[in-house]
Amino acid sequence: MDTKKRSDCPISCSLDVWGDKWSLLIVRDLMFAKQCTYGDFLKSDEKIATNILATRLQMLEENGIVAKLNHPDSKAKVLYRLTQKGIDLLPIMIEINLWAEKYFTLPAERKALLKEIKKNKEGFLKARIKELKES
Amino acid sequence: MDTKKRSDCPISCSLDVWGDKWSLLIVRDLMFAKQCTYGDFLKSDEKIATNILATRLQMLEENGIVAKLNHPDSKAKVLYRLTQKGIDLLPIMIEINLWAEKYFTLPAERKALLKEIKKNKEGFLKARIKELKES
DNA sequence: TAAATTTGCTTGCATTTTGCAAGTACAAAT
DNA sequence: ATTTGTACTTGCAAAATGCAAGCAAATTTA
Repeated sequence: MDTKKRSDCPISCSLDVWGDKWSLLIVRDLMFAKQCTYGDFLKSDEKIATNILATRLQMLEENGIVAKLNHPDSKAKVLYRLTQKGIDLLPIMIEINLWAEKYFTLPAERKALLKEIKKNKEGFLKARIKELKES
Repeated sequence: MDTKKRSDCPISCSLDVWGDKWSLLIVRDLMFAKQCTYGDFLKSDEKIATNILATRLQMLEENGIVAKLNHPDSKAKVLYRLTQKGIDLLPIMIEINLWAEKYFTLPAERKALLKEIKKNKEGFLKARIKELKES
């Protein structure tokens, strides 16, 4: 897949992996839901096209950000989860949320969550990481 | 320009503005250099194409992230700088660097900077914001 | 147990974005 | 007066995106 590296800059290398319009939305879904099926991603508000979703999931898996797991209930279903590398994107995600809060009008529920985050950023982070790691 | 919003999610809204492969590299250049000419951006390692650069700068300006200033020495030159909204992307940029440090091999100089950042994140942030604000 | 449905994709094709090379307009230097 | 520098624009080929339809295996329903 997209394997060429534009430079050695950490920002550039990171963008080469997840710097498109969709990857971080997939990661976001997994940070909220902890685990998602293929269909769950398709249901998100942004309405990602199914071929794009398949490509992105493959890319994120190749890059060790998400992992595919067997669904306990059915062989027809697949579970996607964040790896440690994916979970480590949480601080970036939080900062994006905080930036967006300053410059966009957010849904009330998200505002509430951000209030909680700002109250105790480190605490929130640690708690969320723990939850995402639990099997 | 790209003015449609995919959803009300802060992550999605943010990506709609600067979530492409190039915008954050432009912002990065301005965070390091404080101000850049059009030519300065073209000189960066990643070798952005000139038409893409023009489009991105316009987009970033329309979205209030960068501002165009007159160059003190010449009418032929233009200076680009970060606005407050652009400067506020610094925490995101720092977190991306910290993530990348964990998962990529970085150039030695960048590693040194990151060491400094980790020693005192808040202090670094404040100092850098102050520098970027100075005229 | 056969048929219908769910699930996770793949395929084909039109539209959009990107990337490269060349060109242009205005300012400044020679 | 001519050449050079600076900031773009334009044209076109290649790649990525987006939409709709198709498909195979697993599961549910009749």
